[in-house]
Amino acid sequence: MSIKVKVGQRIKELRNEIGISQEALANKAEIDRTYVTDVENGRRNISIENLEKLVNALQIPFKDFFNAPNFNK
Amino acid sequence: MSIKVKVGQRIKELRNEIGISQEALANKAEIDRTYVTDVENGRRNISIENLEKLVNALQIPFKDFFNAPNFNK
DNA sequence: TAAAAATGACACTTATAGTCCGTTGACTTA
DNA sequence: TAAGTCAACGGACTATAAGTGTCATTTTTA
Repeated sequence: MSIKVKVGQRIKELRNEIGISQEALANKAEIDRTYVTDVENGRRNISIENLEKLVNALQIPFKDFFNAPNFNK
Repeated sequence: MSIKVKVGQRIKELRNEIGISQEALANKAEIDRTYVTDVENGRRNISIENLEKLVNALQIPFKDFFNAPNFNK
């Protein structure tokens, strides 16, 4: 599985835990709504700055974001 | 400090631990030497795919890459 | 102390990241 | 039957990352 897909799945997972919509997350992170859709579906090679925005909006440290089964196998 | 600078410092730190040159790391990661220089000096907003290449070349899991003082304060 | 190796700085082209506007279909609630 | 929310997707566009070349500077080693 590509890193893009792994990142997307992790974002979706965390977003669902919080219980907010893609649009709400996009607004919190100050990035485009359609871009969040693409990222979650593994279609975007996101930059570190935008990943930081999403990670912050999801209120999780980077190291915890990447501490998930997907990233360790 | 920006995420770009933090990432750059972390890469440099890990590269020095391994004891290889920027050029050797660049070759392992299959990216350009001057690009590695720019990343280490915080001048590039690196994508997740290129970061993955470097993290793999540094032989460290993502979660450990981000488990450093810089990223947690 | 000269040569070699390593790093830095930066401009440039091209590839693509990221935005904006809109549509569709599934699902929910009134 | 709407009317609303939400996710997925497309097309056109703008902003910027990727990738590379070149020269300068610093650091290392003989």
